[in-house]
Amino acid sequence: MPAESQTRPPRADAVRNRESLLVAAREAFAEHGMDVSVSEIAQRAGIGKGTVFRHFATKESLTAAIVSGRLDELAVTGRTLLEAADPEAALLEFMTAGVELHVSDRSFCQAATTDVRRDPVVRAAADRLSGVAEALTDRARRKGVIRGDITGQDVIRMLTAACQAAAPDEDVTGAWRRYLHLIFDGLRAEGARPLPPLPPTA
Amino acid sequence: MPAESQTRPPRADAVRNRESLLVAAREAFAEHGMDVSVSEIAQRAGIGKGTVFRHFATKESLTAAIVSGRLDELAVTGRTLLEAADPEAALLEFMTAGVELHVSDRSFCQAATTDVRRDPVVRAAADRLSGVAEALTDRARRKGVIRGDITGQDVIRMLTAACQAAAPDEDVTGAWRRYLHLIFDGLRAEGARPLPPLPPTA
DNA sequence: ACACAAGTTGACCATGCGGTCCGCTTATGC
DNA sequence: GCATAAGCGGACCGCATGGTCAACTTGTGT
Repeated sequence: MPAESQTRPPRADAVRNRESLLVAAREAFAEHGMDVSVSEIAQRAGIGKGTVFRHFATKESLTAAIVSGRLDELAVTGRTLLEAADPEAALLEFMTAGVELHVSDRSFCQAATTDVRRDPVVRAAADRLSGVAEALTDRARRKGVIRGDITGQDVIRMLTAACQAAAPDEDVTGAWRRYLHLIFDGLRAEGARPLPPLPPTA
Repeated sequence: MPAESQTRPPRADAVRNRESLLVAAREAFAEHGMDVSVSEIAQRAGIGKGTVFRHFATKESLTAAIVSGRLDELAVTGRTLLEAADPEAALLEFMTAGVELHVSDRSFCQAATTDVRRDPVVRAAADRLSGVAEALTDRARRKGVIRGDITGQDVIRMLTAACQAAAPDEDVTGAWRRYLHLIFDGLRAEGARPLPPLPPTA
């Protein structure tokens, strides 16, 4: 059998542990931000600290895995939204989902300020997401409802902007909807004013 | 002399040291974010670590002092902008100054995500700033150039939003101007759509 | 049933942090 | 000048963290 896999498949309990670890990490990060200790995550997952480092050589790579996972989640919902009938509504819904993600996950807000984004894994996920955003924007733009000088990158940026405005503090009241709408209005074609062009390097 | 100050005035060198400390802290925070060590700041200021803690009992209070200082800077420029002829331009310029502040200071971006904002000193400065923003917004709104349902709080929020969008990474190219304009367009009266109301608690 | 490798674990280590303390220096008032 | 207390500094402490390791457990193929 020439096409045989060289390495044995991972043990069953290892797979289980990995899963609990990922779940625990996702929860812990969401609740307390990216600076929860590895020990705490391990405890939460019901496994030893050593096991964590067996699955992820470093804490950085763990966080990278979680963050990139979140990005991919959003990319997936974005991709399904590409099938939606109304491009404008779809774009708004996409952005809404993005902000919701940020609001429900403290670590995700911090991620924007941190070096995690340098990580190749995260970079890749971000690029995938960018592609989806670009497609969604394209559709809306083609329909003329969105100003012509807006890129997918812009949409992503404005999305993170909206959730920043959403007051990451005790405000669970959903004030972010207000700001998202405000920003979304700025994206609309009607009443648009010319935008300063992006500097050459970008 | 009944109105005499109870405590002796601080020593001259103490004043000097305090000043270097503040300058060093401001620079260090701006460059490396809020997690620079106290020792590093002390070294940078050319004083001992103990001296830092003499002036500020805790690191938290140091950061609070710096952050509130920055907020006050912005409040000052805002106040002078109140005298400007064109309310719209004034508002835009105010927001521009705010974003510029964020972009030039890594710690300031992080501050939005952290607990520093709970600190009473910071709270007070933020309130002062809020007042100025409210006044500036009022003027612009009264002239009808800004949509009617916008508050000063909104302006502040959108300001921090803009600088979040400004890609706090290596991007020194000033792409944030683009996003600020985009957001500012969303604040304009023309083409505005009704905003979802703020939840009751806010 | 067995042997063995894959996997687990928690004690352990090095490091870096915020914060303390006490002996020393120095500005200040007379 | 001198006495005095305000100010200074850096060795030091306790603590938490990311990461390692060697002894032990357990799933798996035969």
